[in-house]
Parts: sequence; structure tokens; C-alpha cells
Amino acid sequence: MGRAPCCDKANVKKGPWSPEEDATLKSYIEENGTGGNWIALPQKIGLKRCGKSCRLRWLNYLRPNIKHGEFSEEEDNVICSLYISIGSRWSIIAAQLPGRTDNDIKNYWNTRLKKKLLGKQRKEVQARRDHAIQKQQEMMKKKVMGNQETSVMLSVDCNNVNQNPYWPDLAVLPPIPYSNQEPRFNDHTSFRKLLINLGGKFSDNDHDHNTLDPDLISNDPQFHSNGISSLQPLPLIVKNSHHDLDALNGNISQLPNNNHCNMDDQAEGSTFPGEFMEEMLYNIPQRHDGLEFLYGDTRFSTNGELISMDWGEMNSLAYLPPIDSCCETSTLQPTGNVQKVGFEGLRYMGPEAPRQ
DNA sequence: AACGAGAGCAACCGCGCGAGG
DNA sequence: ACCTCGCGCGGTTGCTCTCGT
Repeated sequence: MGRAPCCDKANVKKGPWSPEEDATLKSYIEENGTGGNWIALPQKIGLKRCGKSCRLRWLNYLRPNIKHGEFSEEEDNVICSLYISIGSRWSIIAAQLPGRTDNDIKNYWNTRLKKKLLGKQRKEVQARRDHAIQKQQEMMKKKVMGNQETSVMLSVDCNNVNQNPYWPDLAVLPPIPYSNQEPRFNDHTSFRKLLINLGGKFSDNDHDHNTLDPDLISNDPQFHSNGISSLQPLPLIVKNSHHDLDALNGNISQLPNNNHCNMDDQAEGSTFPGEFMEEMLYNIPQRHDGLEFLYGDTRFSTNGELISMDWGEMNSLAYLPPIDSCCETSTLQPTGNVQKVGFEGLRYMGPEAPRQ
């Protein structure tokens, strides 16, 4: 037994909305509001549409102050930052981006932002591999020549490789099977882990945009029902490798400023998900974390061994950063007017001490 | 110019939740 | 306490457009 349909499917129109339908719906809602009943609304105004369809059309397209078109880098930052903390809670993310709808953000994430991350990462992996192959070929050539000088050079090269423990012997490894990796990128957890490593603060000038509203989210019933027991921004473990290890072992108190990745000296002037992505992928010692889709889910034990770690565990390391009230969202009133609803916009104002 | 593949986006679907009876 | 109904959400689908061959 399925649930009863919300409307008579046989007698409702589906597909794209005509300008006439748009006009009818818009003018009615602007004059009278929704009347608190979307299901009854289409009948009331003579539209052969499902109530849900009307609601969606209004929310995503017709209501005032909807912003369409390109997302700014700042908006990218907000989306990524929030995605770290709450995952695919598009409505909450949308609440932090005035004029953007959850559907818009969801589409943008699925079609572009995600690819932006992956594309960059792939390109660099390939470049590094090509470079390593080239280098090894050169080394082999010299080795064939068999002089002593060459062995010294080889030894230096080997040391260099060892300084970069994640790209050992690349030239003898088979090509990374991209297609096999894809599925692992497709789940939210993998992307969230990746984004955690990106630090949440993706550019130098986004102080006003890495926002999250803990009240909004903690009051959101669905949040708890979705299996994330406490909505708390994760510590953004990026910069200091020793602190990272401590944090991963639960030593949060030893994580100064860890809610705000300091990009200034790690990737100054970088943009997200651009140069900083590369920095994260190739230059940071702890790049294992969050790139488990490349290396397997890992974290470090006290003796430095890598052990498995899932999202839930990572989430348990979280704490709430201080709050700066600054944001507001909008709701549609029965009158059709848009009312600003103030909420305590949670800003990552870091660096700050972890909340107890 | 024609065609196919891929990207982007609007819209639909099904489910969980809360309110109200 | 239980049931029904509507809302809101996230995931998915499918249409349209663009670009490459």
C-alpha cells in the first residue's frame, strides 16, 4: 500500500510552466498569499497543476528577489563550507545565500561545483604522474650509463621521493583507474571529507561568508532525524600536522584555531577550489585525511599508524565555534510578502578557543 | 549542416515530519 | 494515542541547449 497521491495525477498538467500559468500563480499569491494550503490553491485559481508543483514553481522561480545566474566565488565558499558541516542540507545552505534556492544550489553543486573539485584534482594527479614517469625515465637512462655520479643522483632522487611519501614509485604504478574511483566521489561523505581538508576557508577574503547557523540547524528536526546527532561544525584540520594528529586522536584541546584554516602562509592568494586544492593535495603532509577515496579511509593512531575513520567519527571531533549574529533569512507570509526572519547567523569567526 | 554526447537546469517524485483533529 | 493531511526536503528524471565531430 503506497501513500495516497497528493492530487489527481490524471487531471494535472505536468512539465514546463507556461508564461500564462506563471502570471496567474504569481499575481494570485502576490495579492492573496498561498492561503496556507498549496494543495487547494491551484483549484482556487483555475490552474491544472498539482499543489506541490505550484509551491515549487513559486519558491524556485516566481517569488521576489530570486537570484539566477552565475554563482560568485564567495557563494562557492559558503556552499562548500556549509557542506562540510551539514552535508546536503540544501535548504539550510540556501538560507545562508539570499536569493538562492535550495534547488538552485543543489543543481549547482551536482553539475558544476563537484566537477570543479574533481577536475582540478584529476588534472594535477595526471601532471604529477607524468612528471614522475619522466623523471624515472631520465634516471633509468643515466643508470644504464652506469657511472658513479649517477648513483649519487639516484640516491638524491630517492630521498626526494621519500620526502613525498604519497607519490612513491609512481612510474611503476599502473594508471589510476579513474572510472573505478568515480563512485567513491559520488557519495556525500567522500566530498565532505575532501572539503574538510580544504579547510572551510577557501579564500583570504571570505571572512563574512563562512557562515553557519547552529540555532537554525539544531532546531531543524530533520537534521537529527538524518542521523547526524549533533550539528556542529567540524574542526578544520588542515594546517599543522602535529595538531592534526592530536585532533585525530581526540585531543581537540590541542587544536588552536582549528576552526579556521589559516591560508595565509599555506596558499596565500589562492582561490578555491583552485590553487589551494593543489596545495592540499600535494604539499600538505596530512593529505591522507579526506582523500580516502584515493587512498582508503584512514586516520592516524597514536603511534602514527593509519586506521580507518568514518564520517561519524570525524563528526564526533567537532565543536561549536563562537557565534556572530549577522544573518537573516526570508519566509513567505500568507500575504505574499516576504518577511525577513532574523536568526543567529553562525559565523566561523576564528581563530577562537573550542567551545566546551 | 547534421548528428550525437554531455552539461545544465526545471520539474517531478517519494518520503519524513509536524500539526491538527 | 492514533490517524490524516499538507509541507518541505533531498534525490532523481528528463527536457533543452551547447559544443564537438
